[in-house]
Amino acid sequence: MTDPTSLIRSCALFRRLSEDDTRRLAEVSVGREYVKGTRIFSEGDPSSFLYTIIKGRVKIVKSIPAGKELILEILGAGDPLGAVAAYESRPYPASAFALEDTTCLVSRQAGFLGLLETCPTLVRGLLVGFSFRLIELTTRLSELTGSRVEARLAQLFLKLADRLGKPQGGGQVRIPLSLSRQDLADLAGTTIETSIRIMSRWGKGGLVMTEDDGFVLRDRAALEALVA
Amino acid sequence: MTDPTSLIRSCALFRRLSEDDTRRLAEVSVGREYVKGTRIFSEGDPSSFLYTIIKGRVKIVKSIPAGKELILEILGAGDPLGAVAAYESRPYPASAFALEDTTCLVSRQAGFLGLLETCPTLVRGLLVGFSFRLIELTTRLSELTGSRVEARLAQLFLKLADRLGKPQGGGQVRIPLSLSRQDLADLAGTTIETSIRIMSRWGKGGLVMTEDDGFVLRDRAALEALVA
DNA sequence: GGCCTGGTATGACGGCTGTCATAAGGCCTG
DNA sequence: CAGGCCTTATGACAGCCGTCATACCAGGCC
Repeated sequence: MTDPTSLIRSCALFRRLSEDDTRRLAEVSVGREYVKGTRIFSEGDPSSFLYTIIKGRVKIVKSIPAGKELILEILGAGDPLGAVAAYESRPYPASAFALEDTTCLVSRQAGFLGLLETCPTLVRGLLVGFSFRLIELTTRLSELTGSRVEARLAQLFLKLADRLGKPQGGGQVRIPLSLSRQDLADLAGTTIETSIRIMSRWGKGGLVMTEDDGFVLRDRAALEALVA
Repeated sequence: MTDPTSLIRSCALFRRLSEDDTRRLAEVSVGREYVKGTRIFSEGDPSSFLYTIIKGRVKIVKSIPAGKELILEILGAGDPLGAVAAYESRPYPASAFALEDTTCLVSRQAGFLGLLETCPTLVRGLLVGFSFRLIELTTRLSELTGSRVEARLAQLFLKLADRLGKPQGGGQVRIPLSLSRQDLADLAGTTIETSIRIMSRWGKGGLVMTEDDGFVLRDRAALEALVA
């Protein structure tokens, strides 16, 4: 199942490629699998490849002063990764790690660039992806500044619930994504101690329960009240 | 001097357009001037126009909970503005205000979109601009989280010095950009009181002096030490 | 001059949160 | 089972910084 052609056909970004372009993309691409926790690329590496997530989830991490890390985004199937490689030959601005076992389509930068010249559909897809990413980062910037940590964490869980939550009955929502306390801290821009403290308090208060393979929101209204 | 055609020719993004495309762009564009302090567009407005800064400086502002504001970026001549309008019909994710008297080329979204179809040069310029903006936002995210306010402000001044500072002799650098204490607070993601306090301390310590039309960095090394 | 407005400056205070330290539990290895 | 390592948990404490209050100064207006 790491055959490039079938991976390409399964991906929304490339679905509208012509028969011919699909073949050419397959020629400059390989499928690759990453086990949970593996690094896909590192901040500062030359951007030689463009990745497209086929299956799994990936966190985009940027290191900040004092040895700390900040998770910029969590991406899933269909999202392009390291798209800066598509047009600019700059180093990756952040690192990427597999949060789960993940499959990516890995395309050589040079080949992909050539494909863009002849394929407006692909260019349009990239532009739309970029706009979307810009808007995402913009809102994330505003979420991460100013307010209290507890508000940021609450906002984070509400966003996760919207994006990949599954209703459970009784107003509960399951978030099938396993994140460590450290991951939560890196997402909210705080320390692991603070994230542990808040999650511990929420667990006792019945707001959010931590399970082996994700979280359960038991009191969405309480979280929404905390965001304010 | 608000004649579209001459404005277009003076802009790097459009310089390589063909004679024909220049004419077509001029047809869907007008030049427009904004006096210092004016709003150019507002967060949430439908993105009907794409702006290109010809002269002056613009701050991109996003409002965050509790009535506060965060300055995402400060853009200058040549930078595209509201580029989300180019491809997506989403509302602007942030507002734009003229920091100085500013001239923009204002292009209708529909017309610009049509131009993109036939003009790969323009598309390439947009993609490069998007990548650059993404990287910018990415580093800004990491700068704004975690560290102390004083470190963020120091980092901000160093970046401004790199981008538009003019050496003055004696190791001093002039930053010819007038920003209020409130602007500084919005840039650093803090309150006006804190930014006033720090600037006041820096002024007495001889690190950064505030002048009518900008700032003077008198001790760059001290600022660099603060960033850590 | 008197008054108002907007930007700048400074002090007091309280609380969130980062830092340091300690501990308990799970898992793997020897 | 002992020991090491990682994650989660909890307490103590200091300090940065947000909030509130007050004051000063310049400019515009009547």
